[in-house]
Amino acid sequence: MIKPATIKDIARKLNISISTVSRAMRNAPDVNADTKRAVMALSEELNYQPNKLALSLKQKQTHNIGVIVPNLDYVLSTMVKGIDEVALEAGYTVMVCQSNESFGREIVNTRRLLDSLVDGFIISVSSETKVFDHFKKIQEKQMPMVVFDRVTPYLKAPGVRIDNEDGGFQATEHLIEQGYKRIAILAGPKNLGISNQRLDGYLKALKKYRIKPDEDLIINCDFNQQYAYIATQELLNMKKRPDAIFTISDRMAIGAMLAIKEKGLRMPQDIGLVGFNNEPVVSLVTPGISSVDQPAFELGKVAAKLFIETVHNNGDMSEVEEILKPKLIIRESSLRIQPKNGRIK
Amino acid sequence: MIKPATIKDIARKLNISISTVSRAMRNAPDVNADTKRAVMALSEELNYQPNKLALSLKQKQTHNIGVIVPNLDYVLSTMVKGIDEVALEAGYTVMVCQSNESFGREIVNTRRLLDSLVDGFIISVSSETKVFDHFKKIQEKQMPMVVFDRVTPYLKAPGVRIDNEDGGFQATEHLIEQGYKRIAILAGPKNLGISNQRLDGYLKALKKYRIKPDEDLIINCDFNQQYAYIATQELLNMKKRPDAIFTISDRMAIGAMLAIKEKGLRMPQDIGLVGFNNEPVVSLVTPGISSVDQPAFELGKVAAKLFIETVHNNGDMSEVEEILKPKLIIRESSLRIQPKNGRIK
DNA sequence: AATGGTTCCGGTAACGATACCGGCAACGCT
DNA sequence: AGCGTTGCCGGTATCGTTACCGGAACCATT
Repeated sequence: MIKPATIKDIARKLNISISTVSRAMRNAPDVNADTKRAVMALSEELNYQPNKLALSLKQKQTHNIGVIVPNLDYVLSTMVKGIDEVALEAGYTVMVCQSNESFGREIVNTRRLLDSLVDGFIISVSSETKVFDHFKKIQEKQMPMVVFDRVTPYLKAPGVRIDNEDGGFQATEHLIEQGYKRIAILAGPKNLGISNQRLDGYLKALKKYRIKPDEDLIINCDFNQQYAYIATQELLNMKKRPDAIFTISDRMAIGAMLAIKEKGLRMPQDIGLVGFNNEPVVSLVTPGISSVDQPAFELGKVAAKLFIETVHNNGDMSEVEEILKPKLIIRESSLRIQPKNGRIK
Repeated sequence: MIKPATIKDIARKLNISISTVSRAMRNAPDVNADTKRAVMALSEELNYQPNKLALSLKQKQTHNIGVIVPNLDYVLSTMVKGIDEVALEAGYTVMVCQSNESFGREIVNTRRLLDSLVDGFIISVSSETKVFDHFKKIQEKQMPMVVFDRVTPYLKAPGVRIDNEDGGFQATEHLIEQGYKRIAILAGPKNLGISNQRLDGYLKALKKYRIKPDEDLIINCDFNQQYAYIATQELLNMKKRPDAIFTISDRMAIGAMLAIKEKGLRMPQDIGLVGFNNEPVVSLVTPGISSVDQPAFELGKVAAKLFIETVHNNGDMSEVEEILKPKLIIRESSLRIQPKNGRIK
């Protein structure tokens, strides 16, 4: 590795002191214009780049943000794109680490970044995580920390998420309006806020229409296609099988769809299906799957903005929680009453 | 931000010198066992974490790898996972930057990381990139650099990619064997190696079966669904329309599929379709789309291994190019001759 | 001629860590 | 007694940068 030019080299060549070069570089007022020009010219020639490490060490900030995500699926990578957008603008570089939904990995990643590599964190917790000590360490160091998407009450930090309850409500109400009577829900892991909130929305909708919730129709299963597939098979083998399923992610909706097709049932006639996330795939399968769309890119941007506010304000922002609105997108999988005179929006 | 404990604090409290603490910390041989224990105990108590910045500054390496990717779609994020796996094992932390297929963004990201944030790069170039000066800067600094997936001859660096030509060949030969006569190809942007290589494979297969390539059936279009959709519409409106399409990515295959369905054509009877990447989505649509699978995770791992070799060997590895084999996965979209007595594997 | 205000610049400490050199005991050996 | 060896430790320079203090040179004012 070739040695890059430093401020010292410039000083030596111009026969001036290091401090003067440093000042000239930062365009400080108390430097002679000629000197400034000479410094600039030479630094250009030597292709001088200030050493970020030395800078960070000196002023105790790195201008890096650590972003910890459980994976990089469609939704999260869109959110990360949003974070990136705003962060770059504000002069931050983001370091993305995926924990692969693994608790251990999450800890390792956090610890690594914590070692003076970043100024703070933007976090979406892994589905496996039930203990938050590694994140609390961040707070002990009084580093800025923002949570997004998967927000948890166990972490007192500013956050941004979508209105999951509303999303769950929209999905469920829509199914009810379509005349479905026995609506099952594939909720995610119990320890995840987004699971419970979407479940709450489901329950709220049932309540509004005076439908008594049936315990057997509420399934907590892992956040993936395979589990959803199996869970759906079990649902469909029940004596009184459900006539609609709401899954709290599209991955799970796909799993459910496969089980439904295998069973020879038709959507939406025999059974209705609504997913969550509105990933591109749901519009490509047949029938298209209704899904609750969330403003992922926007959410990422808000997360980064919150982070930057936290840095600047430095006041306690832990009470701040921004909530964005999701919106149900209706497709064939759940539409059995053709809309007339605008009853279905 | 609370001030973390440093080596100095420990030295002061124990009334010994900084150097001794430093040695004790690194478990050097010439430190008294008692002293060592005392240091360890106190560092535990103070929750001492060595400052990575200071370390990096001193020994001129960061143990970070900059990973530059055009996006984080299914394939690339799988590859990144592979990189992560190996890098973590070897004590490196990866910094992922997505360029969003934008040339300018790629430059900004590279420059940022270049400022002493990383020890080297693992790169997949953006589809927009036609000039490689920003990457050459990396080489001028004699930093390790590995290219992966999207390898380009303009960059003399060790790399790993799949055998794109073979992939293109497999796809095309399969279509020919299925009796398709006019096979079109949606190739990607002309400046991208993977486009041309897959195109070469296509041409090679045609040649093997003595089919004269038709210029009108070779379309260079951008790497996305929308362009592929439009290009396919045009193809299908030709007087002598093709009876099969090979797209060099699944995104494009989806675009093509939409155009085909809209036109009312049936797959595989009226028209055959083969994509590339074997993303999960292709098995979910109806009909399932045949696609060339690539070992993405493995490829990421190899990229990281190459990087680490480059660091250690320090010899010129620019001639090294690992090539992994892709494998066509056949689905309904291209299968109109039912396999019998094993003719189709 | 002494004073004061600018303008410009240099020296030095500091950030947190390591590497190198050298020094002081204690010990064993001739 | 004198010597070298060994075990253990401290001092200091260094990485590249900035912050702070102080000082020289110059001009203008009283």
